[in-house]
Amino acid sequence: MIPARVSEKTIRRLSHYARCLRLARARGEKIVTSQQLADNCGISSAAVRRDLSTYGEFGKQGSGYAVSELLSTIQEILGVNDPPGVAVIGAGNIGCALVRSGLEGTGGYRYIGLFDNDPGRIGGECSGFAVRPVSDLSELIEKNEHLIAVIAVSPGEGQKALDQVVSLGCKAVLSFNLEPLRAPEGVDLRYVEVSTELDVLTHSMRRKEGEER
Amino acid sequence: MIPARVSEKTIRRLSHYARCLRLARARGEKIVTSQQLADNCGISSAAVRRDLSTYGEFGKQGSGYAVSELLSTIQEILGVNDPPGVAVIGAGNIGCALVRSGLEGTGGYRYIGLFDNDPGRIGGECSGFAVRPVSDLSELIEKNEHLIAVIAVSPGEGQKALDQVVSLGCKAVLSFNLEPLRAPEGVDLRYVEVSTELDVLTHSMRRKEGEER
DNA sequence: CTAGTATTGTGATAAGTTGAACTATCACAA
DNA sequence: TTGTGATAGTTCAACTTATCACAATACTAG
Repeated sequence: MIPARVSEKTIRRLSHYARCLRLARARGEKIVTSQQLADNCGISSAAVRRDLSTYGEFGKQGSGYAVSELLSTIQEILGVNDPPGVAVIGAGNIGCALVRSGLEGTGGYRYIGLFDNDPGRIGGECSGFAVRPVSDLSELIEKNEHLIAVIAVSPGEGQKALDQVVSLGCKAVLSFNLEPLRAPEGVDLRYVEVSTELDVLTHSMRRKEGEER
Repeated sequence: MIPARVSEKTIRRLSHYARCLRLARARGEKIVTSQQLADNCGISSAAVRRDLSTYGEFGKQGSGYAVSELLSTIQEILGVNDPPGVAVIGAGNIGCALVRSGLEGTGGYRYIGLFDNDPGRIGGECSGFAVRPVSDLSELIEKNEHLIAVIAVSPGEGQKALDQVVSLGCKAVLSFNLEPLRAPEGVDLRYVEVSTELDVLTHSMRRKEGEER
């Protein structure tokens, strides 16, 4: 039932479907079609069906997919029915804003702590989270073996923060820092790249300008 | 010299190369090889060479690429030598944090304003930017014909904000909001999806756990 | 019960991406 | 000047991903 390997793109789309399904459930909808999911995600209905049929046959021909059933199936596939905790490293602008914004609508993730190495920040507080030294993460990693570290530290400090959380046993990292980081084998590292998104948007705009002539 | 169409993946990689080149330049390096760029970006050196050779021949065989020359070429390709201004819609946690963090290291982007529709927030201030009503964007769009709107408004308000900036003439939008948005043809819409990144990381962790057995 | 309609799941196909190997060119030193 | 090592640029095949079209199936109305 679970195929050997699925591309990251497919996983991302499953995450999008899950998000749409949560919204549909909140609106009280019981059934959703591949076409509706496709419209919401900006892709074709065939792509949606292909993604879902990779894992089994969840739909009913003629009507569609049962919202809550499909949602829990997708969450099962993603492994997010019991989501890992999220620790924020860096109690600066972005780190605090993330903690304050919370993780509602993400499907169960929750912040489990806010950490920093700056003595001037440790002991502070943000949205109910005390700012603790990064070394305190070790306790949390012992308790919640699996957690995700979100790195949002000062420019240039990213590698140091990454090395530290890795040495404490963290295996999954999401970096908001701009600099390219190096993680050892076995550690999953992803980036939120505002800079690159801006570049892609700019490139697209410039191309359109050129075409107009 | 400029090929008809280049995939978004290639553009993203060019953006990464540009970032690495800025760092190399800051370190005083004059020459960089495809292998070095590849190591920094986590891809193969052949991929780097193919990406660059798509647009011309910039390297010197036997030595490598001239850092500053390659950087300005890539910036030219991306169209970011004179980058568009960036307007932030939503003076909440994320919006203010973005403005406070600034855009250093991104290669010249700059924030040109902070906007909100909540009367309780308008008139406030954040890191030197007055919080202005979103309708004020129209002046800025007249002056800077091209700008990028970053949407970071309250959950559920994303579509309204998008519709408004589009009606004011904005053609490029980066949304931090979770909900799927609809943009008319001709408007470029991208997302920063923390939720999806967390899902991808979680899925990857769960798969590794499974493999261990 | 039957005909018609809507929707899924999938085989076939097209398009795109990546990887590896090869060739051409350059720098440097003897 | 010439030989050697290093690195860019190119080509082709394998692999991956996306798209299309259609058969199979279920629902619905009369």
